[in-house]
Amino acid sequence: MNINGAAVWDMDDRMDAFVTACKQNGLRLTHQRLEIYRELMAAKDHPSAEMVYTRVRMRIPTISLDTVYRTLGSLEECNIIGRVGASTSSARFESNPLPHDHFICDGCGEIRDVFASELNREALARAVPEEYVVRSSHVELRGFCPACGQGGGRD
Amino acid sequence: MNINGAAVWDMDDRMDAFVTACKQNGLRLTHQRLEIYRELMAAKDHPSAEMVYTRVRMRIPTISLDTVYRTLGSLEECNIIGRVGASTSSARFESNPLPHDHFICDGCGEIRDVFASELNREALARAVPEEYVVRSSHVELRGFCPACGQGGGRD
DNA sequence: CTCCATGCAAACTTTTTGCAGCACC
DNA sequence: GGTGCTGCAAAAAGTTTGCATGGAG
Repeated sequence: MNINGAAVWDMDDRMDAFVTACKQNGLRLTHQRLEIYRELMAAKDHPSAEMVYTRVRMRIPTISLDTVYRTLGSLEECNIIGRVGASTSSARFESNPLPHDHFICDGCGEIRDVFASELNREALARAVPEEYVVRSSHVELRGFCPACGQGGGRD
Repeated sequence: MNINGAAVWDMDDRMDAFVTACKQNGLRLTHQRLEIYRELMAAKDHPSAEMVYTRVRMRIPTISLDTVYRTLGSLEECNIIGRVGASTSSARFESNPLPHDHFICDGCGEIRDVFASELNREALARAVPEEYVVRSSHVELRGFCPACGQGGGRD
């Protein structure tokens, strides 16, 4: 049982789970790492590395931005934290300006247009509280294309 | 009627529509702009600015990368072309590593966790051909949060 | 002819990396 | 005490911007 086990925890329990998860992944429990995670856990706004840096610096004034980047990277790699959206290095363009969705192959990186929006629109609207106005939706599917197959891509 | 009018066109028709769309948006029909669009239209791989640059340079060896960036930016702004995923300047992190979805407010930029995945999984799988293996899905909803309201954000 | 778009270069932002010293295990 | 982590600095990658020239309308 790891950190992915439950939906809502109190902070202390989640810190305990974090410690366990770090140990399981061979990550040392440094002061910086603990504070970075604590700050991310307390944040409700999906902060950027820079935002985490600014906040953690209030507790550890000597921390450096590259440590924040490195730590967030390690934790993401171990699936202890997540990242909003895909981690695309550069912007990708397409001539089709109509709203549609994408399938991205984890093997070869191929991006394929798909049209899932219509299928989901009703369900999607129900996913947020009524007070929210949903204007558009974009679905990003990930998996393997026929060429890469189930085990084709290394991962 | 603009470029958004039909689903499948042949290249010449789409170029015609592109010319019309440019005129409607007050964009001049420069050699570079035409070739950039032609290349993006011919591409099936959702290329990056750099990729477009490399390809267009085969026809226009003197074109510069910043022109490609500027052109793609203009065309996107006029909704003549699209961009894969959100145009996020920096990576955003979250302590929740479980698969879930996001609602992003176009007014204030707030990112809110939502859980639409379960609702859509079956429909999503049907959105791609059978030979494709879907391993994960991420839905990005956009609209307005209660604070920003329908007309709260400018857009 | 006027003004937008281009090309060049340089700046800027975000993220990554090399290296020496320090801290965790 | 060994190894990974940190901090510093510098570099890399992606993108944007100022300015003078050139081409579209």
